[in-house]
Amino acid sequence: MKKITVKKGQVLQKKGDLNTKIFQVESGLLRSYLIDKKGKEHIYQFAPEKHIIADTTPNDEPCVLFIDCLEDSLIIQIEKDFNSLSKTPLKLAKRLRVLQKRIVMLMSSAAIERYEHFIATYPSIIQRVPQRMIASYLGITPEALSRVRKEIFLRK
Amino acid sequence: MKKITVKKGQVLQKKGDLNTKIFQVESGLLRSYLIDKKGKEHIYQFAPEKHIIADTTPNDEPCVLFIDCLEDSLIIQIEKDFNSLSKTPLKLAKRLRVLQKRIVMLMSSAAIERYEHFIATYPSIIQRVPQRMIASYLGITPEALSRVRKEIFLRK
DNA sequence: TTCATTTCTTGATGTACATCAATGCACAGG
DNA sequence: CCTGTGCATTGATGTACATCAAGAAATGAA
Repeated sequence: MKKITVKKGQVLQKKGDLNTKIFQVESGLLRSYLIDKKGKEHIYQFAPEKHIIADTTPNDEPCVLFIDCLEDSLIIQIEKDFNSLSKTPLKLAKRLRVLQKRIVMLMSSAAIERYEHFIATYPSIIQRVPQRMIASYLGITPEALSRVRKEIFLRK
Repeated sequence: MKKITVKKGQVLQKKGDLNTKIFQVESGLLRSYLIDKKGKEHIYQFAPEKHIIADTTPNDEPCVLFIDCLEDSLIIQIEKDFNSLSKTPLKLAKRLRVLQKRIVMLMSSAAIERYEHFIATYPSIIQRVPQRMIASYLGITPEALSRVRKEIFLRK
């Protein structure tokens, strides 16, 4: 467990890495993402201050997510030993809740609702990342998000 | 923490319930699912022997998932006190991995790949539930799954 | 067995979102 | 200042999957 400062753009973890860490963000903003077989990027998670971000693949298997840094950040690196994890069950429980919500959204909502849920849940992140990344997080294209936003705007 | 026997079809948890439990399946088969605003059912999880199933909503908020019983089952009911949870960090870690995989699949794969991943991961469940439930788990309609299966069959 | 119910399949059509391509815009570096 | 590079928007078209409807096959109860 150690503190690290990382610069915007810096890569903390690449797909295929072994023995990946858990990162706790003190300040700044990280993200994890995957690349599908068409070469398309899908953001799995944004992690602003106080959030944790990690790939849950076991240490001896190649991980599937990339993690990089969207703003200069200060982070704490924690070994992905799930015993040390048991010291922070609250954080874990919160992560589980976020994942459940995410799956519920992906399965049962149209793009526009997923976006509305996102802005309600992470209002601050909207100003901090380009729209194309939010689209990627939502599982849609930047064009689709642009049209969703237009529709919301017209509705008012 | 107590043992219960439940009959096929029995409902263990309804959307909106408070203070929901964690269920550990000793034998049989449970599932959790959600109903979207069009009234459509989406299976969130299958839980055969040795698996745990729960809604991760905090105890004082209405839960979002239904849980019911697909085969006569013997289950252990555990209080959703996340401290007691910390005694089973391995199970938790496994759940996190499953959820990550699920999201990765939903975001980056076409229906046919999601199905192939499902049969590779849960070969035994295929024989135990109707196809329409597998479709629901995959986030597609039964018709779409039927066509996916046809295509896989023709490819051989 | 028969009948009812549920499940699976197939076809025709609809739709949300993707893809592709072009244009406009802002900002950073020369 | 100009110029490149990344981002957002818009339009035209494509496609994966949904929806609707009908029939066939399997399942289960009497």
